[in-house]
Amino acid sequence: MIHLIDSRLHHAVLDAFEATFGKRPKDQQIQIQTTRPEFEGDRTLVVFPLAGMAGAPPHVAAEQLGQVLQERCDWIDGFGVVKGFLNLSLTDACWNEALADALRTPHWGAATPGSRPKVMVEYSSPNTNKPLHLGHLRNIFLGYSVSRILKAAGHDVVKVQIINDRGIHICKSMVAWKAFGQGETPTSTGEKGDKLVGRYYVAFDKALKADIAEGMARGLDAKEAEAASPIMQEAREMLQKWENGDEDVVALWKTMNGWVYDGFDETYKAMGVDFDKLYYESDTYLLGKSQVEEGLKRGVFFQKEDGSIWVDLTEDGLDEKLLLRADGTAVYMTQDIGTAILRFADFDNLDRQVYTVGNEQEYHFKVLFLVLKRLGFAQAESNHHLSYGMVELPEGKMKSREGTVVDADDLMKVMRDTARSISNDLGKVEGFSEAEKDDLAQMVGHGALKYFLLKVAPAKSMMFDPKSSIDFFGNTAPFIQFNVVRCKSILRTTGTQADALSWSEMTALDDSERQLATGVLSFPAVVQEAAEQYDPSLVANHCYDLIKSFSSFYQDHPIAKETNEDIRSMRLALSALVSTTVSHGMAMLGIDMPERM
RNA sequence: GGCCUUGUAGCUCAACUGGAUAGAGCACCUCACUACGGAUGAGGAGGUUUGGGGUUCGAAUCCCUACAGGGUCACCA
Repeated sequence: MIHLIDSRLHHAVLDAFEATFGKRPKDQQIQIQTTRPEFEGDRTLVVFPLAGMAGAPPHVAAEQLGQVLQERCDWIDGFGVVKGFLNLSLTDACWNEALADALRTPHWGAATPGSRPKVMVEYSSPNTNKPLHLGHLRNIFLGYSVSRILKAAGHDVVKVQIINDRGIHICKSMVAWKAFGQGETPTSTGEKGDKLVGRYYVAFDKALKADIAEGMARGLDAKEAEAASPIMQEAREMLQKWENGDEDVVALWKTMNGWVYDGFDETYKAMGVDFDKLYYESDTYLLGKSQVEEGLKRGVFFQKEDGSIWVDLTEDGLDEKLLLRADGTAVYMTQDIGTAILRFADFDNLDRQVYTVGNEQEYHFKVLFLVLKRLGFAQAESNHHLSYGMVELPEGKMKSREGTVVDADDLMKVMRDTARSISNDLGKVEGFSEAEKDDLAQMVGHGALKYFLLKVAPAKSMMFDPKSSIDFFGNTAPFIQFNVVRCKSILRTTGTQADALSWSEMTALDDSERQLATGVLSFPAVVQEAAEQYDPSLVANHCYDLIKSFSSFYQDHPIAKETNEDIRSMRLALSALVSTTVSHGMAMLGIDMPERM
């Protein structure tokens, strides 16, 4: 779908068909696509779906339609028929008009803000017992990017995160810190808070393993040995104290979580992402409990003899699912019910919530949405689980206990350092201040990383080979950035004001110029599609295709040096459009474009 | 075992949701070259789209089936 032209063409085809064959096709039957380069023409109408209604073989109907369209539309100056494909050539005036319109449009690619309903996007959902890793990076970049795409598509967007700050796993690092920490703090060690706490989580695991080994040596099986482990018992006791509001435990919990939040903030800042509002499970699980009990009273849920509360989803093809334990304590689902309801209460007119969570939780979200619906939240129908595949390493899944995690901070640093040394080697940063070099290394290095993670369709699991995955050449952010910089450089040196450019309507566009125009003009439709599919990879790949065309165009088309004034203006306009289109697209991926590199 | 999901060039990914001769990048081999910024461009080679059936004007895409990976079916989160 290219802006202005295709909608115009769509209607022209409907009218021409009706005039020729006496019937009006449905919108669905009109398929317009870009003409393949090996054929003459710009836009192609696929006539096969219309042949039946026309009562003629596809190539005959195509021929007739072509004739009529050419007669009726002064902006179509030729056509060709290949089998059931009608290839239409558009006039230069038609292209120039569409380009001029795009040039006048502010925020090219974005729909009117607020023209679509308000949506909430959740991403990140970290635990407060360990640092962020590569999997979180995919999650966070994906959620952040989707929120920007939704915004560009005209939605109001609220970005939130849920923080998993309670439960036995949190107590583990607290117990270990008390046992082995000797009062260490991030200030005393100079360590990032999340890293410090994570270290004690690992220490707990190590101590637990030792206890289990010792227990098994006494003849217990693995489960019994874990139950008998002294350090495990401590953790359980601490959880009980926490739930009972024990002052010391709560104080320690606040302190250690505070360290982690400081660490996370640093990482989020480096990533270039932010949130509008934070939710904590410690704040929402009680609401979840009361909602479940309420649901039980209303007969939506049922209770077993032991007192546990369940929902029966067999009608929906699922199983019975536990919502509250017999002892009245909350499970994962309880919390999520509470969180969801709280959010609907916090933001009235919220059309839906989008949860960016790994695909291993698909079943969980199916259940959650059904439960919400039964509780009477109609919005839950349009809720969406933005599910994404695992990031796999060559040696398999990441496992924190086996030390095969790729740490988020470390990876970002490697990316910055690599970008920096490449810039240095190429002699690109002479005359840059240290601060400018840092900025550039961050834009390029982090850009490469974000692009790498976002160019793959979310549903797919992806391979990350630390040794060779991340590249700075080819289909990468640095390649895109480089070409945008080149583009900007031309506009800068010519002093071009894009909105002041004018050239003749009759200026002829050659094949590569039309290709650029097509890429620019189809961008708004790509953004809409990406929003509907929650898929940033569509935007990423579109930006790459467009900039690649530009790079090729640049090679053998003079722009600033062109002597024909009309052609020069048209090429400058195209360059400006490519530059802003790609910059907008990349911004939707959270990737910045430098001025020089 | 039930359900979900994936399988495309040596590797990492596309393919406008059923359209024309399945496209890119990396790696490999040619060629262009003091370029309006070479972090470049042009070309070559590389495919029975996991196998087998089916649906139709037309299938990587839809259906059936077999095979292979991943996930899930927790009073973990």
